[in-house]
Amino acid sequence: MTIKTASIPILGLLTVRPMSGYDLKKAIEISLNFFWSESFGQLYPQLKSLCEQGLIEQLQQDNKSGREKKTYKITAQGQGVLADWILKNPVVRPQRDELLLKMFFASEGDPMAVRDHCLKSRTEAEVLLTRYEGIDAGLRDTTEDPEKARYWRMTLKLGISQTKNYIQWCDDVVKDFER
Amino acid sequence: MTIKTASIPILGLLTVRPMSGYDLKKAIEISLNFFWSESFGQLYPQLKSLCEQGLIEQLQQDNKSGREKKTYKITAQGQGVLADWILKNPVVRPQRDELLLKMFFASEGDPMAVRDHCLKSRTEAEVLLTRYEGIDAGLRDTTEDPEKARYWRMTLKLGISQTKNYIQWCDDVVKDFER
DNA sequence: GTGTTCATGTAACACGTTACATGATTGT
DNA sequence: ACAATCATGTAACGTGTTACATGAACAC
Repeated sequence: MTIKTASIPILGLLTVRPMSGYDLKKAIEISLNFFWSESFGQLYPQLKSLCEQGLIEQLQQDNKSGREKKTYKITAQGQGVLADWILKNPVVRPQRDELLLKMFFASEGDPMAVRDHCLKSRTEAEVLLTRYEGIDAGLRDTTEDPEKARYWRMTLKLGISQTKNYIQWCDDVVKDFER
Repeated sequence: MTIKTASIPILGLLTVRPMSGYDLKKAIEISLNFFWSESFGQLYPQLKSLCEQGLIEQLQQDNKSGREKKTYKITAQGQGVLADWILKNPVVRPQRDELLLKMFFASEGDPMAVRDHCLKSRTEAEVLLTRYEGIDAGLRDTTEDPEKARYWRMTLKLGISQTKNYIQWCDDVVKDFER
């Protein structure tokens, strides 16, 4: 039984602190947003399966409140599996970008509509950029776990520069349309 | 029956010239490589389905050779569907990048292995960059279909700048590791 | 004569999302 | 009171890849 890539974010984030499925979803959305995503439909069955494999385990729940909440922590075995996975060559996954596809075939439809798609996407990119820069600023001053912060900032650096480059491209596209 | 996104590259590329399934696969690999990909397992059933819907049709085959080869062309109806699809808001698909995931969790394993993954990926990016620039140069001097070439070059422009940015980031990462 | 490219197609599998079902807690 | 958020989980669906099956033509 080989480890599924979808469970890596779970193992990885549980090295930061014990978390519930719901927490993990949030953490993935906030921290891995630039290059990863996962849905509840995958997360919860994964947690179950990782428990069965002994890679994570459920904490004694602090059920002072009747609210059901399962908190998991990573096991030593889980840490080993994560370290092994990092060694393996990364699988390159096909990228699929509908906006670019619309751009590529713009002449077969209404090019001005494609320009508008671009503008909308540019706005979303601006929001992301602001968020990434905020996270990066927060990480710059972190004293706890500077080793983790180091690598987090490396991925953020790519996110920031790619997003800036993308915004610049959108501007160029819009300018080009003004001819 | 709504149109599947997977069939858009087929419709789009058939506006350039009639092609077979095999030709289309090649064309997708060469021209849409930066932002799209499709496997035979999806391509052939799609061709069948598009024929049934009347969006493409099979040409009279020139069976001088006994070699079986089916060439398709886009219909007026197909062109309409393509134009309609371009108008719709693009669906943003989640990106998944294993290298970035390894980078993010590098401190939980062997960071030097991640550096090596980066270097390898950098080499592949260099190859792509050279290819993109070659295609762009070829398109610059194209006299036929300048309207198509215009949009093709726009997508290429993003591909080139994103790839350059990525290579720069790889270099920064490697430099950072030398500390 | 051997390997590569051309060429089409199917079936099984893996992956991932969406929608649904359920209900407590918190903020306004 | 009402909405939003917290919280877990399943089932159905859709999408996409891999492996397999088959064979001709061409280059060396």
